[in-house]
This record gives sequence, C-alpha cells and structure tokens, in this order.
Amino acid sequence: MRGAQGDLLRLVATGQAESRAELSRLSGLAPSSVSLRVEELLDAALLVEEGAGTSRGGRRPRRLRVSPTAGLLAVADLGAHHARLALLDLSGVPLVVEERPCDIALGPEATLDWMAAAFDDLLRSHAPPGVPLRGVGTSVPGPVDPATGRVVSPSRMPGWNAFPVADHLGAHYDLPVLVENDANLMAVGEARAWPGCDNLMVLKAGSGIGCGLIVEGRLHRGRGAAGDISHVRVRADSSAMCSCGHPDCLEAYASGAALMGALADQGFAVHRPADVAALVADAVPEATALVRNAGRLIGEVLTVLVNFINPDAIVVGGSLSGAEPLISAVRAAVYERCLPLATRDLEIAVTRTGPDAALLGAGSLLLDAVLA
Amino acid sequence: MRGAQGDLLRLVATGQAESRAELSRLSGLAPSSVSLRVEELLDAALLVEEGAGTSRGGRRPRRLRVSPTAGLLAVADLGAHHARLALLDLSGVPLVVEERPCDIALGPEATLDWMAAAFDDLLRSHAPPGVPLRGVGTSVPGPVDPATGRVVSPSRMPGWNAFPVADHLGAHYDLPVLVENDANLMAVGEARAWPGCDNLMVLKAGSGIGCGLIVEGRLHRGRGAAGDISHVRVRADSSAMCSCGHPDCLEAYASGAALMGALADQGFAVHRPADVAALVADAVPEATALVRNAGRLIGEVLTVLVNFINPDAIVVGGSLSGAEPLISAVRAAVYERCLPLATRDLEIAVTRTGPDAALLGAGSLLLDAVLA
DNA sequence: CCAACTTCCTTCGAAATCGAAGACAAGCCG
DNA sequence: CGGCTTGTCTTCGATTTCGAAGGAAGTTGG
Repeated sequence: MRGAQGDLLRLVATGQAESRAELSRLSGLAPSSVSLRVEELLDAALLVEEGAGTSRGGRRPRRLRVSPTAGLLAVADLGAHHARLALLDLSGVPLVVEERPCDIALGPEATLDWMAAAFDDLLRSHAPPGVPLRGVGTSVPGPVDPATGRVVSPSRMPGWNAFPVADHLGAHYDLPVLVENDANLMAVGEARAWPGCDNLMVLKAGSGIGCGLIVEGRLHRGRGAAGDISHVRVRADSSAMCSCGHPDCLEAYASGAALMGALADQGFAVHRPADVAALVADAVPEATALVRNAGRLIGEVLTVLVNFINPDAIVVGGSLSGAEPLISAVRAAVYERCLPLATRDLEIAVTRTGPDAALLGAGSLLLDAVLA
Repeated sequence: MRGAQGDLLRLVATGQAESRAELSRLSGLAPSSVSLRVEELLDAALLVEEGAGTSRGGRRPRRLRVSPTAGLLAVADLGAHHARLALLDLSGVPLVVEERPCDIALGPEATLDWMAAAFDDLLRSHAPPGVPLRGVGTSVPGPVDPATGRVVSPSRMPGWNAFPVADHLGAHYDLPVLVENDANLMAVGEARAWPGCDNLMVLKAGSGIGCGLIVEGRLHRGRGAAGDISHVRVRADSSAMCSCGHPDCLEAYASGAALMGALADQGFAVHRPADVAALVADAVPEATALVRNAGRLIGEVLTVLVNFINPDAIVVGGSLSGAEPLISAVRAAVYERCLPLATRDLEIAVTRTGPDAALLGAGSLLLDAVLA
C-alpha cells in the first residue's frame, strides 16, 4: 500500500474521515488529488462507497468505508493463563473474539506456536473466502524492546527473557508482525475512544499493575519499560519486600496479585483478579477496604505523574476496573494532591473500550505497519 | 517564509544540514527540488554559500549557512531579580548576551515595557544596519497556558496571574511572539546539545525547582504546568508546610530558596542560589550536607518519572547545577531505585549549554514560528 | 599518475499535485 | 415552488516535484 494512498486509507480505516472532502481537509491534499487516489482505491476494491452521509448544509457526502474484503488482521492479548484472540477487518472492527486458556509458563516456543495454530483455526472457521490476512500482532505481559521485538527481563514470564517474539511469530507468516506490551496496546486501543484527548494515561489494573502512556496522540515507548509504575516506593505502614529486591513497591500492595494474597489469607476463595472485583461488587467489607487502599496508593503515585505530564484523561482498565472503590480512591488522591492547573480539566474514568482494548490497539498499530 | 523553503532553511539554521545533499536526505525532497529551492533562498539572501565542507569520500559539499543578514531574534530569560537578554541570528547564535537587573514584582506591564525598551536598546547598539528583527520571545518563571500565552497561577510572580503576556509584548511588535516557562525553554535549548537523545528531562535547580520535558524531540507542554515536580510529597523526617497548602512538598526541602533559608538560619550570608553553590565549592560541610540531601530528595522523585518515561538523559541546569554533590546524590538515588531497563543507557549529567540554555531554547522555538 | 569509485550537484523530460472554476446535490426560506 | 446558500465532488490547465542520467570534484589504491 504505497504512501499517499496508504494515508487516505488509514484516515478512513481509523474513522477519522468518511468522505472525500474530509480526506482532503485531514490529509492536506488538494480535493482533486484526493478524488484521483480514492478512485484508484475503489478500483482496487480496498475502499467501497456506501450510501450518502448526512448533509452539513450542502450536498451530502458520499460515504467511504474500507472494504470488508480488503484484508484481515489476527491479533491476540496474551495473559498468564488465557489469551483473547480476534480477527479484525482493516478498520479495526472485530469479526470474532474468543478467549482460550493457555499457559505462558510453557515457554515462548510452545505458546507462540499454539497462538499461530489458534489463528489458523479462527481463519478457517471465520474468515470469508478470498480475504487475505495482512498482519499479525500480540500483546505480552512484560516489557518489549521496541527496536528488536524481544521481551526484556519480564517478571511474570518465566523463560521468556530476551526471546525474539516478533521473529519467531513472523516465521509463520510473511506479513507485518507486531509485539507490544499489554498495557501499551490497551492504551492505544483506548485512545481511539477518547477523541480530543491527545495525552492519555491508561492504567491496567489486573493481577499486575501496568500503565500505557499516549503523548500527542502517539504511544510513548521509551526504552520498552515506559509506563511502569509497579516499582515505585509507596508510603506504607508495614514493610513488604518486592520481587525486584526493593521494599514497599506499589505492586506489593496494590496489584491484583497482592490483593488476592491478602484476601486468601483472610479465608476468601479468590483465584483470579476478577474474583476480587466480584467480592467488592458483593460489598464484602474486607475486599472493599483492601481495594480502596490499593486505589489510594495508586492515586498517590499517579499524583506525581499527573503534575509532570498533565494528561487530558486517566483511563482505568483491566479486570479490577469494575471495582468502583478503586476508581473513587484514585480520583480522591489525584484531585486532592495535584496542582489545580493539572486537574482542572482532567477526567478520571473507567475504560470505554472494555476487555478488547488491547486487541483493538494491536489492530490500530498493525494498520500503521500494513499501510507503511 | 513559505513551507517547503522554510523547512530547508530550518534544517540549515538548526545545524542539522550543511549541504544540499544533507538537505535532500533529511527533508525527503528530491535532490533536484532541493537545488531549486536553495537557489531561491540564495537569491533571497537568506542563505549563503560559504566555502566547502569536508569530503566523505567524494566531491566536497558546498557548505550552506543562514545569512547573518537574514534576520534577528530578541530573546529574554526572565528571573525574579534579573533578566538575561540576547540578540540571536536566525541560526540561534548570539550576537550579544547581557544580564540586567529587574524586578518582576513591579508587575507585568512595567516589566514587559522595560523588556521592550531593553530590546530596543540592544538593537540600537548591536544590530547590524538593515538586518530585520523577526521574532521576540521570553521565558517566565511560572506556568504558561500554551493556548493563550497567559501566565497561569504563578507562585513566584505576584500580580501576573492570568496576564496576557504574549499579547502585551506583541503590541510592541508586529512579529511572532513567544512566551514560555523558563524550565521548558531551558529544556528546548539543551535538547540541541544532546543529539540522539529524543527523550530528555531537564532539571532547573535554581531558587525554585523546575523541569522541562522533551518527548520524541518535542517540548511536552501538557496544560502549561507539565514538568512540575515542586509539589511532590517527599519522605521527610520533619514536617514542613509548603505555600501550596500541602505538607512536605519537594520545594520546601530541596529548592534553592529552601536551602538558602536553612543556611541563613545557621548564620551564613546567602542571598542568591549561586551563593549556596559557592559554599559547596568551598567545601563548607553544612552546605554540602544540605545540598546532598536535596539531591537525594530530587533523585527519589525522579525515580518515579524515569521508570515511567524512560528518558535518554537527565540534564541538570540552573544556578545550583554547579554543586557537584547535588548531581551525585541524584545519580545515586536514580541508579539505585530505578528499573535496570530504564537506567541501562541513561545519562545523568550537568548542562552542556550553560546559563544561556533558555535563551537558545527561545531562539529555537521562535525560529519555528518565524518559518511557519 | 591513472583508473575506479564515491559523493555532490545539476539538467531535463515525465509524473504527480495543485488550484481555480464549475457542475452537482442537497437544505433553507420566503 | 424556485431562487439562494452551503458543502461536495470533478475537470483541466499551470505548477511543482520527481527520478534517472550525467557532469563535477573529490578519495583511494595499485
């Protein structure tokens, strides 16, 4: 997909533009040039014209959409014990989403080969005939070196250190391959649901604590560990040692794993972070108190970051995001301690995208790679 | 200066390109197009050819420079009690730099009118005849709303709240006018001296504590207060109330003002932050201990930000940057507590640009506005 | 000293892009 | 219903940009 056309296709695929006129405004190209390119894209069956849009006072625009036959993306959101898998069309709309159990502790080769087989399975059963696969992507629950596509010293992925995930997955396909941290992909996916918010912090509160950072509309990767807040030292009464070797890391108090541990000690049967959220929904006082405290600790850490980054919104996702006291406690801490200028128009809210955020994010980044 | 030509002129002015070939590589334009545009810029006397560069194995490039007659920028770095003023040529090289006493407590009108008079004075005495003034810019020691050019709730600028600095200064000139926070401008100025470092945190340790953040090579403004670390709560033995109404802000322990206060209490005659650095240079134990503690506190705050942003370098400037123990203590704290992935290639160093960083930064941003 | 190679820059026809003008298709309104 | 306004899309000549080829001015190495 060569440059100029790629830009136009991307604008349509991401939903930013629906008509030739909008394409002209957003791409900076002259209306005549846009018409030419669109004509070519229609001929190539990558775009289709689909009825007319709503008038804004004049002639109605002829609505453009990415053709459903233009191609598919296979994406996965890889967790410790299960993976969400999906096929997306080029505009990022899921054809099918499935959750399947898996175990990343079996190591990278086994897991990635399993994933490739699962993709093949989905393609066989759900892909319309003749529609080509155009890209493959997955999240991993650990840092990824943006330069090499390798996992780097992941704490929750035994056996994966320095494994070239992108290369191994790419060996199955002659296609663009994307490998990115789970919280980062979640942030990218969420970002599309927050138009006008160019600076976004997306917290993933699951069994670990992660954060993805969107700056000026683009994912900030840093050296691969950007967005890490797990190992910030927090103000705590007791003293807990973290696996990283430092005392009183946020993760040791506020992660889903830590909360599960504390609840298990009190005799509750919790096996997944969602169980914690369920206890909170049932108004179990012990769970609510723990979650609220976790929210406070997270909020105090975010305080520093909000003052420094001045995001437009903080979005909370992950399996604990359903626990209302978590969000409330984060809000309370941030609004109390941050500079008024930083919180004046700051929104702190729960995910708009839901559990598929990372899948949609993978689609979004893959689209860029496919149209490069 | 219309678009395509502006881009080329900017590349030469910023020192990124010195020959037509480099311009072609960096701008993405075809060599033939570059030759055409450069010819026009030479005709317009905005560029000049100046001898030949060094060969890289083939024909020597014909070195291009921005003409000294292309224009001037008048810039200021406004402090509480004195301002640094400079005239720069379009490539950001100072013709003259002066420091003059002033007092921002006299209010915005008086200060800005004084500044305009000082610019006129410099232009009369140092500007070559016939060279036009093309832009005016100043730093202010407080947050600036990027949208409106107004100062927003500045703590060290009594009487300036919500004052439209850019508009008032612009009334004297029919030119691009730039108003930006001092630490931010310092960061922009410093960034040019760190090629290859696209993500930079620049700490200004003066009578206050500020920080400027460069992400992907561009200044991150947020809502105007981005880069603020003054009001982060720190782990302290005693309990100090900050002017912001919260206890134990970093500013209350680690700012130049706080250090001056503590030293004055111990009978030392200190009137400016530089006096603190001088005491440290003289190895006065009380001063060294205080500064080292300040560095530790600052470093602990930076820890959170380094994990989150993964910058390529942390640069320390401001009048306390000459105090070696400050940097050492920052280094110690950051390297001890941060993730290995985040610190592996992280450089923590003192300013390469020196006291003129903010002036050069103003020149850099102004150039963008002039060539827009 | 003389090929052989590199790199820098320009020339010139081909191709892409632009921009102004107009055709087209609505909504608005008396 | 028939002008009027507004916004969308296309046509076509003018302009800009490209790209391949070649000349200019070096270095390198026998």
